[in-house]
Amino acid sequence: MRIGDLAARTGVSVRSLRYYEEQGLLVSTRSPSGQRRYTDKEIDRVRFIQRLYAAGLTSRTIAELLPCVDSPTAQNADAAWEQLHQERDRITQHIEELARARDALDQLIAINREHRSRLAAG
Amino acid sequence: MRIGDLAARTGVSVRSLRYYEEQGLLVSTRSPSGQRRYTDKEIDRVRFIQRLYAAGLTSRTIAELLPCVDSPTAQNADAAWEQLHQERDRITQHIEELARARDALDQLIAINREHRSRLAAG
DNA sequence: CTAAAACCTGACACTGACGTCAGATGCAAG
DNA sequence: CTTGCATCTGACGTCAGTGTCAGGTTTTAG
Repeated sequence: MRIGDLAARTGVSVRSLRYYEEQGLLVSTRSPSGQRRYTDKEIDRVRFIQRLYAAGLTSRTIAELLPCVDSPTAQNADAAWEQLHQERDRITQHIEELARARDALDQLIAINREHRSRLAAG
Repeated sequence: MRIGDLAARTGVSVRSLRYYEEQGLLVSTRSPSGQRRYTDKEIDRVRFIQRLYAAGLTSRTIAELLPCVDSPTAQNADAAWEQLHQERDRITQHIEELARARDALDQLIAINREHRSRLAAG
């Protein structure tokens, strides 16, 4: 599977895939001429990376977490434990923050509705 | 109230306050020498702006929404209506995305726990 | 065989909300 | 008066992920 195929099947740009590799998030074997080759496994890998990006994790953080997933040792498992819980807490906090912001927006919507009905009547 | 005071009372940097003004989100009267003066009203204003930023709204979007809040007319109320609902939907979608990402992280945490207990026992 | 399309590396551009610095001015205290 | 802090404008730096271009090689289709 070439990089364009992987891009097509994941919806991620070719540029991003090369960037992921540069950041140590994604590995590829190379053809004799140097072109990247991927297996189907990498599809899930990319989607997984996208998930973590969506969670607001930075590529650096993801890179720190992945060794624990790929080849767990006592050392990296312990190191990852802290970070995993830290990120989980951050996401939870972010969700709550967004919920509050949505409430604020709902108030604006209510005000707006009032304005609109009043202005439509007036 | 000078800009440093407003910064202290809102927890927002002086730089940011000037930036908000530059973007049309915040207004100030000026002393004869040109220094910005604020009233207590601006404290709430800044906090409100921060809320919308936390919701992921861009300064441009906030600037489009504010006229409807400040001096509602039929025109800007109608224009804001669409945008308000659009942003609300976006936030909801974002929250769901974060929740999914957190689930992914929870799976990682579960895997990590297994590794740790296995490695501790082995 | 040849043209087109895909790939390579390397580098610069962009976005957005700021940080930060420079050089000048304002203002309160000793 | 002067010392020193706050403020002003203007400009450039930052981060992170990605777009995009240049210039060259490889693969594929006709």
